[in-house]
Amino acid sequence: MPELPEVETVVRGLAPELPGRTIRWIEVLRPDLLRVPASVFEESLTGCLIRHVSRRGKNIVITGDDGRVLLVNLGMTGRLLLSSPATVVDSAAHLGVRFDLGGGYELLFDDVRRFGALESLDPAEWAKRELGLGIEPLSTELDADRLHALLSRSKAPIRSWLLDQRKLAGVGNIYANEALFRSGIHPRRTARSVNPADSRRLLDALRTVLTAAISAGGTTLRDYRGADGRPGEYRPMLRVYGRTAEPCFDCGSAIERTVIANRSAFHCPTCQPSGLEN
DNA sequence: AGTGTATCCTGCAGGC
DNA sequence: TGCCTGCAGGATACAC
Repeated sequence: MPELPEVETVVRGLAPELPGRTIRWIEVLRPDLLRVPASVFEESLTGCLIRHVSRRGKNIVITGDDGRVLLVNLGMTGRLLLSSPATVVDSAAHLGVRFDLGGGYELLFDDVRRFGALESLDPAEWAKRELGLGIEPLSTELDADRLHALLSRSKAPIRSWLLDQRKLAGVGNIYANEALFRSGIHPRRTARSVNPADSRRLLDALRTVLTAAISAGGTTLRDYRGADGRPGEYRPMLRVYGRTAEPCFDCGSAIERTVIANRSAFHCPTCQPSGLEN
C-alpha cells in the first residue's frame, strides 16, 4: 500500500493527537505482526509517554519520552487508526494490535493481509535501522546531481531502483510509475542510463507527484485509509498506474502493462521510449 | 556485490 | 451461482 504520501497523511493525522498521551496497555490479537513475542513487545511499550510522531520513508515513527521508538510499517493493507471519544472507530475488521491511550483514546492497527509490522526499538536499534534507509526524495539534501550520481552506480531497471528503500526511502510502485511517465523515462531502462537531464526531470516529477498526492491525502486503491479512516483522493490524478490499454492523456497511445521483478509496471510506449528502438 | 524471483496473506474481480 | 485464476500501495530470504 501505502507509500510516502499515504504514510505522511497518517502521520499528519496522528501528530496533533498522540504526543502527551501514554500507552496504558496493549492488546496483541495478531502476534505475527510482531518480530518478537507479544509479551516482550507489550512490556517494552506499556507505560510509554508519547513525545513525537514522524515519518521516515514508508515508516511511521512514534517516539517516546525515553527515546524508544514504536516503528509501524503498513505493508500493503495496514491501517493505523485513531479512535477517540469524538470519533469512535468501529470499522477495524482485521484488528491486529490495540493500544489503549486512556481517556477513551485508542490507536488501532488493522491489516487484512498482515504484511505490515510493528516493532519496538531502543534509540540505538532505531539509529542503526535508519542507516539502512536511503535518502528522502523530498529532502533538500537530494538534488539532481546527487540523484544522478546514485543512479549511475546501478544497472538495475530504473523502476526497480526507485522501489529500493535502501537507495530512496518512500517511493513505491504507484508513484515510481507516475514519476517515470512524467519524466518520459521507460521503466525498464537501466538506472545508469538515466543521464543528468533525465535525472533532473525525474527528481522534479517525483517531487511534483509526491507533493500533490500528499495534498490529496494519498491514493486509495482499495484498503488505504488515513488515521481518521478517510480514503485518499489522488487516484483520479494517476496517469499510468492501473490504466492498462487506456489512452495516454498526452498522446493517446494505449498504456501498456508489463512485469518487472514480479510487479506491474505501466508506461506509455510513445511518451516513454525504451531507448532500444534504434 | 548487486539483481531478479518466490513467498508471506487475504480478498476481490473477471472468465467460464 | 460457483469455481478457478490472477492480481494487489511491501519487504525479504534466497539463488545466481
